[in-house]
Amino acid sequence: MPELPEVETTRRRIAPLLVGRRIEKVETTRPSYFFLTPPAELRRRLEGRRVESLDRVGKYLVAGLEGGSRLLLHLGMTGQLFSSTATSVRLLSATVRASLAPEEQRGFEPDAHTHLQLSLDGDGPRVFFRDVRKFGKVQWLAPGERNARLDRLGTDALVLAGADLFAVCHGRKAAIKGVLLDQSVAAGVGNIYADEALFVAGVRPGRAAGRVTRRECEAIVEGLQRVLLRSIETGGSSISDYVAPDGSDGGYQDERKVYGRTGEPCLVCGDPIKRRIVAQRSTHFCARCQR
DNA sequence: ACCGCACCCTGAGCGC
DNA sequence: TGCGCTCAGGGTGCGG
Repeated sequence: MPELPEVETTRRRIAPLLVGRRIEKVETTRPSYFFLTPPAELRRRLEGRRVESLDRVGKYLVAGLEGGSRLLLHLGMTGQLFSSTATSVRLLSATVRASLAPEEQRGFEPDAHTHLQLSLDGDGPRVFFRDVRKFGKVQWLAPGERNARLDRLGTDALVLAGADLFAVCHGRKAAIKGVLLDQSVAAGVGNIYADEALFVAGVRPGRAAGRVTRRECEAIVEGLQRVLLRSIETGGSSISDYVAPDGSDGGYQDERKVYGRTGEPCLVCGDPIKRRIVAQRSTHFCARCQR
């Protein structure tokens, strides 16, 4: 699931293919929940425009276009933004994978889940946006147009201060994990890194936010930023669907301490990692190391 | 103001 | 073999 490190890795590696290029052709799938801007309008708005910049805002990618308009992209749960030259088994369904010999699994062909195909000027590859579950989003914004989704976002998780988290937690009965997942508090945090940060800080995910001390909030933010930065260094986590724009896997899944390690020994104390639902999300923690 | 929950979507995995 | 069920969860919006 793409969170801040996966989105940042995607941004860094797809930017060279997009920035400075003119979008010559846009191909889409049929109108759906995925398209906040209808496909026909999207094609009309994008074709002929040059991409001037690509920024990350929380888990959103924002492409600045010639003339001041913007293209908003969100990878949702299963979104994949990649080069047309990328190959990865993660870009194929299990059925398709099984029907192909390994040597045939090269050269991605756009399928029914490839909702956006951008052809650019120059001789570079095309850029594909594929999303099986369509929780991802694409939206075109007119010059100067405000966007509620972006406006709602809080401080980027990489620059959040412990004191700010502590202030937000005051008096709240909801689980601390839920507060971390709230994009209006710390933009970019998702399920994996919330669990990892709380483990590093030694705080139980289900504890009421109002009962987390200032010192613990500082430890959570410090741990969160260490984990996020390390994940960016290793190219993000490839657990189910995430692939980098060149088709390569990330490396952080090998450094996880708790997420998805249910029943395996805690790397600090050896007790089995527990799994509970907290804040409506699957949550992993060590009951001995986290209080 | 805050909180829990339903919903959007599809594929994998599992039990029968 | 195949059907039906459950689960995965980012984000939005609603009701209490």
